[in-house]
Amino acid sequence: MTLSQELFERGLIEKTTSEELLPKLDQGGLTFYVGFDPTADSLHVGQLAVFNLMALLQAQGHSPVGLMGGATGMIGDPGGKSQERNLLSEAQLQENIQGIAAQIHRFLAFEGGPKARIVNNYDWFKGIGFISFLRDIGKHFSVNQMIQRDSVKSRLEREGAGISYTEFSYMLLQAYDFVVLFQNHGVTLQLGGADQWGNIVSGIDLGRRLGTAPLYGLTLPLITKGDGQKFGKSESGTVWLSPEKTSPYEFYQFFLNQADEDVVRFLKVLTQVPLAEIKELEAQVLAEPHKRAAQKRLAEDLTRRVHGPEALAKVQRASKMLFGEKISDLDEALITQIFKDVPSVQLERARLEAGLPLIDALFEVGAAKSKGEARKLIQQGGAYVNNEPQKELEFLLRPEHLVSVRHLVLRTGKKNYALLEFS
RNA sequence: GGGGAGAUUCCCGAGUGGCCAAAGGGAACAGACUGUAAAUCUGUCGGCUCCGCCUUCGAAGGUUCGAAUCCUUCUCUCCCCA
Repeated sequence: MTLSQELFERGLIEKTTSEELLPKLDQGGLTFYVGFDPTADSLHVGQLAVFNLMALLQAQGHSPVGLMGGATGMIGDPGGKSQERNLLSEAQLQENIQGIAAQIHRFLAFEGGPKARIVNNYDWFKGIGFISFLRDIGKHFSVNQMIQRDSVKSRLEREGAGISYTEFSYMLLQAYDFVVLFQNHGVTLQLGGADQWGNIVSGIDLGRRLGTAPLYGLTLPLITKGDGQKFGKSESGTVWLSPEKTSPYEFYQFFLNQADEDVVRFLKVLTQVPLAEIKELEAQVLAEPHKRAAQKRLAEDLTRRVHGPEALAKVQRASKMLFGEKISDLDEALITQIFKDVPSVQLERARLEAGLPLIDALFEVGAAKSKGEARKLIQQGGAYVNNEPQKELEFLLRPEHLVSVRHLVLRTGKKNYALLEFS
């Protein structure tokens, strides 16, 4: 199977700007780029598909360029936003760029062969004067066409929102990026999400007017979930790649809990698990869904890739412990690892010795929003001490309930853990 | 500028003097079932020192034994006409 066939098979190609691109993809040797907007100091799982595509292309002998939008990040892409964006400070942008660049390093090879590079468009925009930009670049854009763009149109039609001249200019900047990257690095292909089509085409047009070699674009489909909800959000919000923002444990659980109807598609788009193996997993989902072999494969693969094999081993151990039986006899090191990401609270040891009401403990650790709620949880059988249900309203926690020298594990519901630490 | 409608507990939305912490639905949270899923069913869903008390119905005052409900002023939203 050729690379382009595989990419279609995996659902990584929504459309390309030209058929000519496909044989070039199969051949290798292109230099391509993807732009990243530094709106946060981390990327999120929604962007994993692009990474995967970049890695697949690199494996085929293409050279990836990750473009950090140091300049464009100061402006903001009008697409997809209903409102004018808040401008970020320069220091914040710097920090975000560094965070994102570090994450890209986990997915691509920066040494040997067709090595990956990271560039920042601030480097070329900072030296350009307004006049020369208008004369050399702005000249090639028709406002008539620009206002036809959906991203602009929707903002113009929306009452009260409007669009600033600044954001309106965004597409010129992105188009210019493509041309500069061609001139400086020989980039001839731009990848992006389905929403980037317009911006990519702008770059290609500009290239043609300025006499570059033919440029190409390829967009990825939007990742959707079977139930129509947006992919990439969990109850606790966006699932990030950075372990500081989303713990490896949550990250792993997020993928483990994907619906049967989505999991096969996600395996294809987000991982490099061979298609033959995915086919087998698909059969298993149908035959024995309760084993969730496909979800496990997905969660393992991505956790290993994003957080590393050690982190994977830890979260797997943690998952076993958290969804297992009664918790007892843990050593300090293990308990802090497993419960690192769980809310915890430090309490006086004397309170435990005196007998600490379970109601107070649930409230203080934040497992219940009020004591009344804690009371109801216990009455309904939704409160657990060391994974054992505790229905006695007046229950007092005592030193004998400790599972380690100074910890005690509370749980509400199926999987909301909280750790009490006594000093 | 003129006329009309409205602002209720996370959201939608009933309630027009006591039976109102306020119907119903949604969301959320627990329990059962299960596959750490979906669907379904059950329960909870302002706070507390919880058979009682306290704080809520846009804001501030007032009438009343008693107000989300009546009166006054204010703030905001929506609709129609010019």
